[in-house]
Amino acid sequence: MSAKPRPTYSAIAKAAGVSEATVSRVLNGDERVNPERTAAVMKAVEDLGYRKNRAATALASGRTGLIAVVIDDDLSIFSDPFWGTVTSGISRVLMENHLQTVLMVTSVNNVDGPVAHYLESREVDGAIFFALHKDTLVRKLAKAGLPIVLTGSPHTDADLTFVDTDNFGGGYAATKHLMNKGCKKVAIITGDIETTAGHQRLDGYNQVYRELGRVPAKTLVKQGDYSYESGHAQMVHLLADNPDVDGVFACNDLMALGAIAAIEEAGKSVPGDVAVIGFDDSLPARTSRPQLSTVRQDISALGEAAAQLMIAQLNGEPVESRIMPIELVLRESA
Amino acid sequence: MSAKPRPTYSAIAKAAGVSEATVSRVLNGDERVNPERTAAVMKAVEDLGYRKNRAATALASGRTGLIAVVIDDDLSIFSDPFWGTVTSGISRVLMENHLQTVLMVTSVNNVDGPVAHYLESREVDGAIFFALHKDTLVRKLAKAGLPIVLTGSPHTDADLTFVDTDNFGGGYAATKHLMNKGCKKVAIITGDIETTAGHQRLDGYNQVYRELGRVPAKTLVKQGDYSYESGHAQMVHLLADNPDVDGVFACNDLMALGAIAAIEEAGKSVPGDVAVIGFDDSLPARTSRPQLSTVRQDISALGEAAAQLMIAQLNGEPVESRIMPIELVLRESA
DNA sequence: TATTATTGTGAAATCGGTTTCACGCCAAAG
DNA sequence: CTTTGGCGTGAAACCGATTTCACAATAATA
Repeated sequence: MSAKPRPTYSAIAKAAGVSEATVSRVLNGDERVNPERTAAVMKAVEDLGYRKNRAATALASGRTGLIAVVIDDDLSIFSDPFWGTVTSGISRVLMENHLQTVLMVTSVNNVDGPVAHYLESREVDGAIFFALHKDTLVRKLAKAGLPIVLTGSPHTDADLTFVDTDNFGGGYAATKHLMNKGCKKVAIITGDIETTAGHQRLDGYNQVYRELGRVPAKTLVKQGDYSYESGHAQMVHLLADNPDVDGVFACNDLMALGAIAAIEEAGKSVPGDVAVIGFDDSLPARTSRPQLSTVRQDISALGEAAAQLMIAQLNGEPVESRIMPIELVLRESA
Repeated sequence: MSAKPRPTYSAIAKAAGVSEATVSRVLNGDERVNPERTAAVMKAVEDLGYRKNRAATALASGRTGLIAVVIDDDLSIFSDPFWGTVTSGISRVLMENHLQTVLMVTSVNNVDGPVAHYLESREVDGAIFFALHKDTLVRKLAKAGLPIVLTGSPHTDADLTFVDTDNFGGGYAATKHLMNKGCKKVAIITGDIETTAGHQRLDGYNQVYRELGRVPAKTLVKQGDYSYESGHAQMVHLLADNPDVDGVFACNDLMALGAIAAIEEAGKSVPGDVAVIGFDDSLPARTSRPQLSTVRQDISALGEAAAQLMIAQLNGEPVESRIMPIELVLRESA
């Protein structure tokens, strides 16, 4: 009935007739161990059902096998499946590489908070941050040598490694489609302009106008905050300023839905009178009526890419930030 | 420029003029240390900016300070913000108690997979599982002495600790409301009946009929799978079997939206001809038109409760499973 | 053949805390 | 006045791996 203690290096060494040092070498893939001994160790490991003790490994090697995923609790984790999907992609890839994901949901801005301390004390081997407003802490940590990957472009030009959706391309594609479809007056309801993602989508929109040698009227650019309500409100303003607006690119699906509600309340039809395109291809985009045309990003892939960049950094390989492609999904609204 | 090494017990002991053993006692709240020495140690800790090394602590004490949150990748993590919210609640509470959340997204059914091994090797102090179909692994781990909390009721009567939404109460409240509103023929579109949550909601529905001395016709009970599409499809069947159905309780919002679409396609109105109630109070419930009446659960609180139960277990306190209350949110659809 | 590299291996130190154990001290009990 | 008991304390063992270092044995060089 006595729970037999888990085997340790000592047991393996004894069983295989080698020293603990050799066991360590074998288990860490040191090439220059005699093949026979290697085999003996492997067999002993197999027979005894040996597994390394993470804590001991961590203490001796300094590597914890943990990667932090830090999510700003400002983010609408609560209503947005986006982050869950990214995280899930990250976790899958890390796991395949024998790393675990430590989730931290907190206020990231605090350069001196518990998260900062936790990360500084090297209780993790690296950290993946989700889009943030201020990257002071991140830059501090990076300077201290902690491997870091951002999801979402950093504000500053600091050479931080990041993965991001092609926001510019998405804004461009959506706007271009509306133009191609014959819209004369295409408006935009932006998200939080403070974020680079928000800015880049706007840039994409502007670029289409630029290529046509036109400049969008100031009243065609309205600033929302990614909420349904703001989409609705800005659309009301839009219709007031421009009764003849016939296309709207909303910087996320939620605002697009809000906008559609406002348009229909104004007695107009979508896409008959006004065509609307959103961004994200979130669930409501598919279930709403009319079904929403939108810009899809492969969110899982975003997370996977982030994890891969982290792993590359840990291996000391050169890393290059990645921009993930988008895809225009056309449904009923445009 | 040399990065000064982090202080260790040795440094603290020297600075405070005590032994390392005493430092340990102070830092672990051992009462019977002379107050003066305690103060001296505290001061040294403060002065030197000391922080414990997690790996060393884990190795020596056997406690890792990590709690696993295991999510079955069958779950619709990808489209459902539910789990993200629960997780975020868990993480917050754990963090306040100096524990970290290790996220594992995998196939939980595998009793011999990497997750199983990971948990068995005690690389975490406890594990919180999200609703699962088979609890074989969980029971095995529990028997092995790993502190465990489930979110969602377990299938078997095994005395596993869990937190769950009041699914029965939710089903009851929704159905009751429809009846009170004057509906004569109230149908239900169930979720996955295999899950206890799905079953309990159905039980709540049946209970209302029972109390009225009635029994719902078999054709009023349709089985969906929580998807929009299944809600739509089952509603079509429902209308075919029962043209006079005037109330529908769909076991989640998504199916409710699918049902509403089907009803309107059939030329009927919501809630005029058929009243509809969903479950979850998810985002689309608020943004759809007509806005969906639904059963709200405090999802964050669910996660927080799970974390609290885990902490209680770790402290050796007696724990009791918890059923979290629901709230009926009435909007336009019923 | 003598000498220097090279290679594989094990003993032992190390990582940074926790915990056991024995000792010295002082108050209560005999 | 001695004995027993309890309490605070430090020395040292311990947790389970990794890594340095020294030392053979072998191969390469002169």
